Amino acid sequence: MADRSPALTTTSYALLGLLALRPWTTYELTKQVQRSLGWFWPRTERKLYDEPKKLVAAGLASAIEQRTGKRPRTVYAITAAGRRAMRAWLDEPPAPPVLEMESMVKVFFADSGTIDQLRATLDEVRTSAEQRLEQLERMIDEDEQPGYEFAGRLPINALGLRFHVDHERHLVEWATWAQEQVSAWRSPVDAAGWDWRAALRP
Amino acid sequence: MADRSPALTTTSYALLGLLALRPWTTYELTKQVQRSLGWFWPRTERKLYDEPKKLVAAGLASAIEQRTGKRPRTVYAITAAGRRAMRAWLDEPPAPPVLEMESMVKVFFADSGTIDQLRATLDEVRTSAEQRLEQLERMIDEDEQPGYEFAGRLPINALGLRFHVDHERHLVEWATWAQEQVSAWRSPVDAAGWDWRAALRP
DNA sequence: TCTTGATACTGCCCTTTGCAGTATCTCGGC
DNA sequence: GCCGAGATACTGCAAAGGGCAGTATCAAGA
Repeated sequence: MADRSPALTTTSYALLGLLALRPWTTYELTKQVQRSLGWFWPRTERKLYDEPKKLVAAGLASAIEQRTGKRPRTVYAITAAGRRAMRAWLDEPPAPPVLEMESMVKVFFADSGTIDQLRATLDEVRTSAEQRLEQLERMIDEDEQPGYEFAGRLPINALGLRFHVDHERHLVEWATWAQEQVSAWRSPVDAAGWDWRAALRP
Repeated sequence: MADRSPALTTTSYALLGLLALRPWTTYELTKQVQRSLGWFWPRTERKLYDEPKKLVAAGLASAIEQRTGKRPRTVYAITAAGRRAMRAWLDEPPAPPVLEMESMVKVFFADSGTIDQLRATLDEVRTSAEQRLEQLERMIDEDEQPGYEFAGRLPINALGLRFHVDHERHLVEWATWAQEQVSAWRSPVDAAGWDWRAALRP
């Protein structure tokens, strides 16, 4: 019978992991995903309304239909089978990390444009990373408030947060460094004697 | 008439950028993408056979059908309109970087499993990043060989390579650090008094 | 009472992935 | 000269995922 269920994806397990913390409505899930999971497993809101149905079909979650006045809502909760599935999934080898960075495509093909276009792209990398750093700082502040809902998970959270903070810092530092390097370039292909070897063997 | 062409995506421009360097067959494009572009704009081989057709339909590339004996092949080249489109695209604001990291999902939900599962996940993060670092080192060695095809692009390449090397190093360093932190934990939710605040405000 | 924003979804089209399948060509070993 | 392995050169199909628009209802404050 499990054969008839749609195949579970990483997204399924990501949501199952959230359900392991407590029951959620789909709307709450979308907000929570944006706050936490979205940093390393970004998915559109749209998808998050379909996924829990697959979990229910596979017997890993239960759905309870409620209503606020006339407006319906569905509350999902994990089942015992769901907890077992989650534990088993943690043993499977993870897929390698994937980085998708359109700004780097623009850096890589900077020789199709001007040096000013390259500088503008690097600027954007730096400022957008700075903005995300501020968001992360605010999240850390929230975690430190007394009464934080998942206090037991703070150590685990800290491991991930530390990674993401350093990741965004790396973007800022790289863009700043790259700006300095290209400051003397005459064009994207004329680095005016700049020692690219030194950049790669620091 | 351009209205009838399928909309161009970042993937379209990424391939157009490669065509701006020189003409390629689709097969060559797939190899080249794995080597360079794949680090920051990963796409499956399958897609790379469809995409150039859209470029031709939009008038940004030309296709020349050749054959090696009975086996056909298509060589794509950029057009003048293609170079203009590429230059214009460089001015458009880039999408924010996207990181997809299944291993971090497993770290984040480590409290659904055992401390040993968490340690195994962190090990995998470190060793897989080390392997990618070796790949990058080999690429740098190749770039340094005399007669490298795109010698004029070496400075630009170096900017991107530097980013990716540091990115993989960051993964190694983070995983190593995280291993040290969890070494004394009794379970994923019992950090045995570990100071998570210190990890976030270093 | 009215507006604004939060809650709670669904439909649709397109992009992208992953995998299987189908050929042909080249080169080296025997 | 024959054979097999690996490189070259694609296509078809189903399912995952993204982006956007559209449809309601509810809660709180002016």
